Amino acid sequence: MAQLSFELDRSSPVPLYYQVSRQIEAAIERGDLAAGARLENETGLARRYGLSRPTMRRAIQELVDKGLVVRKRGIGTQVVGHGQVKRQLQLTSLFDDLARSGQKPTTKVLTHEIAAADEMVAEQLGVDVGANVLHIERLRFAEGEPLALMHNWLPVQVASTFTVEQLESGGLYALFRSTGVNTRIASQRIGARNADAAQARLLGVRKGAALLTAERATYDDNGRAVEFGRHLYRSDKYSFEVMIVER
Amino acid sequence: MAQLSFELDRSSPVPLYYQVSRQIEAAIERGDLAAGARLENETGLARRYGLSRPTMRRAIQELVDKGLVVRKRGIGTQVVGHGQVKRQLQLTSLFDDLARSGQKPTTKVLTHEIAAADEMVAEQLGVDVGANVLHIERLRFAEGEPLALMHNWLPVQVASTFTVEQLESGGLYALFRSTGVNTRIASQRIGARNADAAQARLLGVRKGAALLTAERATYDDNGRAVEFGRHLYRSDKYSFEVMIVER
DNA sequence: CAGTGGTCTAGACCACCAG
DNA sequence: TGGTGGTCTAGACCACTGA
Repeated sequence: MAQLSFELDRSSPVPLYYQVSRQIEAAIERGDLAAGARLENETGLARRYGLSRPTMRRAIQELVDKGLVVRKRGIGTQVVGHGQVKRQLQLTSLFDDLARSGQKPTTKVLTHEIAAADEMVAEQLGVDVGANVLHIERLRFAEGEPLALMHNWLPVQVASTFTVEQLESGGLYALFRSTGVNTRIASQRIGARNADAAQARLLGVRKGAALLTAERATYDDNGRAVEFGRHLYRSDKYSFEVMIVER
Repeated sequence: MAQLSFELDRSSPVPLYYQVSRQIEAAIERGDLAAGARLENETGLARRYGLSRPTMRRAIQELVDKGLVVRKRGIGTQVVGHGQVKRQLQLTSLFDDLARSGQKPTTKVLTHEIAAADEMVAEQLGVDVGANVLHIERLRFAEGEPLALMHNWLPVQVASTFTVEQLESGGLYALFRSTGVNTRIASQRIGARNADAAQARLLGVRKGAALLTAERATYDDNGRAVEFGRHLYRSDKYSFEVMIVER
């Protein structure tokens, strides 16, 4: 346990449980806490950090939710033995993901129009059939190579000010943030299909190539749907990672 | 708020926060709490249920984690307006999923052998290269139609007693449970590929058809890897659903 | 300003597990 | 039997929101 730092900044706005959680997480990633290692018990850790047990518990719960440790009553807390560390899927756009991994994303807007919501879009966005929605179609490149063909429909109240220039200079989620829309929840269905001729041409693959598909609805902190999308990804350049932690 | 039942069984082993959470969830699913509706504040709900605020908070947090409600400081808690209710991905086998939706799954074991772990399997399972692992290959049917072709590698300590008969009569996760292995965490990578001739023949699709692929590692409550799998799914019959809730 | 959720404390009792 | 995590209580103070 000597590897943990036990340094807390009580004047910081960063919650104590989060500070502790990050310190233990760092120890695991450094290998100071090896796979299978047992953590000290909750009361002991709380005492060392000068925290109450509920706060310490919450710190450890963060690690449980991330799949880094497992807890068992009567036993203790152990570090999970991941072969390769995998990051949890997060609520960021493909653009942000690519930029963070240094892949220089660019975007070309193919369609940008106000359209009437059909039945599916209306249900997904929670608007009336025929209501005005912004329909956009974008082609996303990474390092100059086409990667994804993305269709989105957005309520005009949310997206009326979105311009082609804004959509080509960054990701949709960043645009949401800059206009005061706080995305909170996304629900996706992931599947596969063969590329038709038009899709193949745009994505630079042969006709019939296997594409990864995603249908996604996103909701903001008011619980309103702010975006519905149907996307196609080149399967040779993209895949989804999902971590499931039993409740 | 009159729609909630406020009935708790304090003698039940079911946690109070869980009882409350389920009652509110039921009210949302019945439509008694409509999309966009505001819940009563935490202290008020706690008083009505005769609970402390931390317990009430935990009940609501369950709903937040499920993507059913959103909370905002200074505002309150609101019901999310989902177009169609989507279930969180759970740690169950494909077999269980099919059985629960009444699709009469069956399994044919194509391969069942002890093999030496190659580098990839060894890393994923946390065993030495060349160590003995059980390698199985299964074809899964739903309603008599082929649906998935599944390759799995399992440490012999975990799976040495697994028979072909057991593997054909149920899912892998149920087999784990019955042998005292408690699965807790699964990490998956989901992609797509074109079916080759052999895969196409087994799955009953044409060569080149788009297949959904999944690579999955599963860990038990000791944090040990108990299974690594590479699976192929017919994309016309299967897709993954993922819900992401911002932390 | 009053009201909301976010964080934190200092206890308590319990179920479960290993020795 | 002693130690572990799981649950629950009754407070407290704070940051943020809207009117």
